[in-house]
Amino acid sequence: MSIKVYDTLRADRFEFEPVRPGSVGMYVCGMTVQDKPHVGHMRAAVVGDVIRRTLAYFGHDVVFLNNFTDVDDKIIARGNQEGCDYQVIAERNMTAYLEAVDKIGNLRATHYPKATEHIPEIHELIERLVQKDVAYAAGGDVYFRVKKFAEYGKLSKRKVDDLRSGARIEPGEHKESPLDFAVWKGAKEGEPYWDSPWGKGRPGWHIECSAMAMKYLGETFDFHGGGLDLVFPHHENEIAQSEAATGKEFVRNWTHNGLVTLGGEKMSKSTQHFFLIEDLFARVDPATIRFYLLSTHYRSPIEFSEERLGEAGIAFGRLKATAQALRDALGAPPSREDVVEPMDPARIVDPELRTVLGLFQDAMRDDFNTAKAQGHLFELCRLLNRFLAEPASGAKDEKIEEGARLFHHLGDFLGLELRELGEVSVPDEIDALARARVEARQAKDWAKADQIRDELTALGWTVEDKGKTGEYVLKPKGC
RNA sequence: GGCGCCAUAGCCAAGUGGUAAGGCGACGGUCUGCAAAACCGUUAUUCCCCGGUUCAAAUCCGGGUGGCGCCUCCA
Repeated sequence: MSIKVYDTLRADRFEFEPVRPGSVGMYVCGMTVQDKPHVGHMRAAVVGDVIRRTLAYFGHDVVFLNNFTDVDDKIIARGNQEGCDYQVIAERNMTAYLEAVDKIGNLRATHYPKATEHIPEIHELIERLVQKDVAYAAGGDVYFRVKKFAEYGKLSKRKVDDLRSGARIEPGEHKESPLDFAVWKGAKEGEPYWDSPWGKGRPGWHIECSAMAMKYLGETFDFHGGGLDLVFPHHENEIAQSEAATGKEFVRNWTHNGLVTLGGEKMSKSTQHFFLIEDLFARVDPATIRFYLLSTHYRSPIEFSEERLGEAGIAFGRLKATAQALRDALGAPPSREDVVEPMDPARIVDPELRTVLGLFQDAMRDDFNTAKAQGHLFELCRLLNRFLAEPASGAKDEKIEEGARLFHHLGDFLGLELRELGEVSVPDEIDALARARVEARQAKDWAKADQIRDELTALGWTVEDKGKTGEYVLKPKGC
């Protein structure tokens, strides 16, 4: 089953071919843990997760890395500010990230490598660069010599001459050229450090990703992802370091996700313009956030606002309502599968269901088009609701069972939680009102029944009657 | 200033040469005591503007206009 993937470097889509048959290596830049994760970090994580799931679904064995840059200037500064070790800051934020990633429904990565745990690999890589004379020690630092890498700028489509005009050497740096970047930073007084052949210091920002990716995935691997804002300089520099050291292509496919915006402007921690994920989780169901993040193609920007989130909640509620209706008809579904076994459309009996599965798979194989795939999920939703409303028959039962399997299969594919629906606990006084309304209805006291319904509405509850049976369903507002 | 991306109905959003998915909203219908939910139907003769290529363009090319991103740390 072919998968088409857009590659930032080649600026086009290509049919995916693994670098090494049998195993696919994937690396997604996680965060520099100076702060708690925000929605932008979640989007990159969710996009990476869905790409990984899609590759696995279509038969690839994926090794998925999501790194932490757990030492850098800002983490150290934050530690000083709070009067604690930088590691305390890093540890706290890594924990927050992993908790968030779990809540939003991502599968755990194969590894979450940390820069501080790969100092020997980093040294080794720097050593190779120094030996090839593409890196040089200066004033306790080690810098990458950009002019030695002829292809510098190929990822971000920039010319070295254009870059040079804006670049500057900051005070305290010892670069030969403004474009050179640090692969090792000498420690100043009071800063954490590791010993190295070039003196005490810590890794530069970009080197850890090159060293860790190569350690676990080899010198050339399949996918490297992250936010679009990492293209320059981070990923450009990774290419330069890695390819200068190995003489080989570093990454086959660069998959960059579009940025999350707030009021049309990029969400960013440097401008204090962001939603902290923990604040968002406190008021919006994480599954709804995942659903929303997947409703736009991963390479497009996505706007976060109360209005958008509210709409996503309603739309996702439609899916959940169908899940609930299926549960009512068939009982609780089996628990979700992390490793989703592909379903063969040819083995689906009902032609309409078969079409949905085929189209959904096509959408996912076409550069991970989750927005389109979700559209097909809604079509399935409509089909199922229609089946559910048909008069009882053996044929109906078979269609519903087959459709329910498909529904959960597709939900699992996207990582949407539709199997375990949160139980809505109805307060006793609310249920008492609802029961009183049933009595009024049975007595055909419509005025009283409507008055009670108004009261419930005022209390934030919607009551839905189920035909003439006297049964009802209570739903809290916004659900 | 340089480089890149984007512009589709009231809103969100798919669409990469063959005659506009899906969601929200609105309106009409079925169901209901009335609603809600669900289902059925309607809601873009047209895809920012102007040219061009083509039998055929939202999709390709050129030129505008508007927005965003990167060029410094950023998912």
